[in-house]
Amino acid sequence: MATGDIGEISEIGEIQTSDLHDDAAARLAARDLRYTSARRALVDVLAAADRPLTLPQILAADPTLSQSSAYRNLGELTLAGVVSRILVDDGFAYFELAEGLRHHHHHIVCTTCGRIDDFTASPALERELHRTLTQVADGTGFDVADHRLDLLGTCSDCR
Amino acid sequence: MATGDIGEISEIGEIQTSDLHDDAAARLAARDLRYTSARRALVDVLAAADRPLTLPQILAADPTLSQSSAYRNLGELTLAGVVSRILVDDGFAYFELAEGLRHHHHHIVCTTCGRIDDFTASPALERELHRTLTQVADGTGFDVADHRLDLLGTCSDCR
DNA sequence: CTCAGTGCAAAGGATTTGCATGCCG
DNA sequence: CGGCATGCAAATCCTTTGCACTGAG
Repeated sequence: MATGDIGEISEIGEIQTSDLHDDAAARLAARDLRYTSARRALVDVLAAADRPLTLPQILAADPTLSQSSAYRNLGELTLAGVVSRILVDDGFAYFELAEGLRHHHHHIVCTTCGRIDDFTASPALERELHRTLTQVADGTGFDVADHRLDLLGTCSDCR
Repeated sequence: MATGDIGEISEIGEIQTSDLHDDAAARLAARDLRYTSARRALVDVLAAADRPLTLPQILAADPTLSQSSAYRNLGELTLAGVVSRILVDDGFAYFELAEGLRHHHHHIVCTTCGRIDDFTASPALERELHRTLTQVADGTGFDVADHRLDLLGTCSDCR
């Protein structure tokens, strides 16, 4: 890693916008993909949002984007580890910046309107979670790479 | 609850097949829905499986079922709280018996082939999980009804 | 009889893909 | 120049829906 001290940044837990783009570019470059303006625009939209977005929401936030390219680029960004795709039961895929480009968090999903908010779990829970992860990984033959913890309920608007 | 001692059974953590069907029928009846042979067949297929199934898998397990009715019935069964729908990133919805008709468990998902296995979390984790649930519910204005904890990784076949 | 349930076929809709063009390296 | 990237339009494919028929109560 000759380009700089990226490792230190993750310890701070907050990522500057410039570093965000540097990091995104690096993850793409690792797969021989370019960090084009369209892809940068996607990252900007997701970085500005405080919650995961559907493709229509992304297009609304930046109308210069085209649907098929946005889908295609979100796919590339997902493979490159810049973006994560989240599914809820409303027919849409939701997109957010991937782990490492954003602080670690979980989701609270409104099962009525599909709205997704972020929340942070207590250190105690994360600790217990991690213990379980490794435990289960040992027992199942699965190579556990990640976990997701969602709370399902009804948001204040839908109550 | 005049029909019997269902409450005691859940403490054992194992549900007898007859009680499963009784319970399913009761949950449907509460919504003025019949427990028809097609719906019973769906429950049988899901009860026999040790993992969530896609609709094609369900139809393969019982070829007498028709696709549209199966989808429609799984929808009714989901609304009635007999079945749960799970989404992973492979384009298919997965179905399993709902909480209460099955022991409490979580999922470990293979992000390569979509395969889903069940696993049980430690009491310590569940306790911590529950503490977080109520905590977050207080802080967000969400009415938290449920949680889902998935581990994501690669199964032994795809490694 | 009545009305929920069934199954075929057709529609729906988010996402993907073919293909010709544009543009960065 | 060469190949990735773009965007339009058409195709895909899981899922839902319209509709006429069947069967349980």
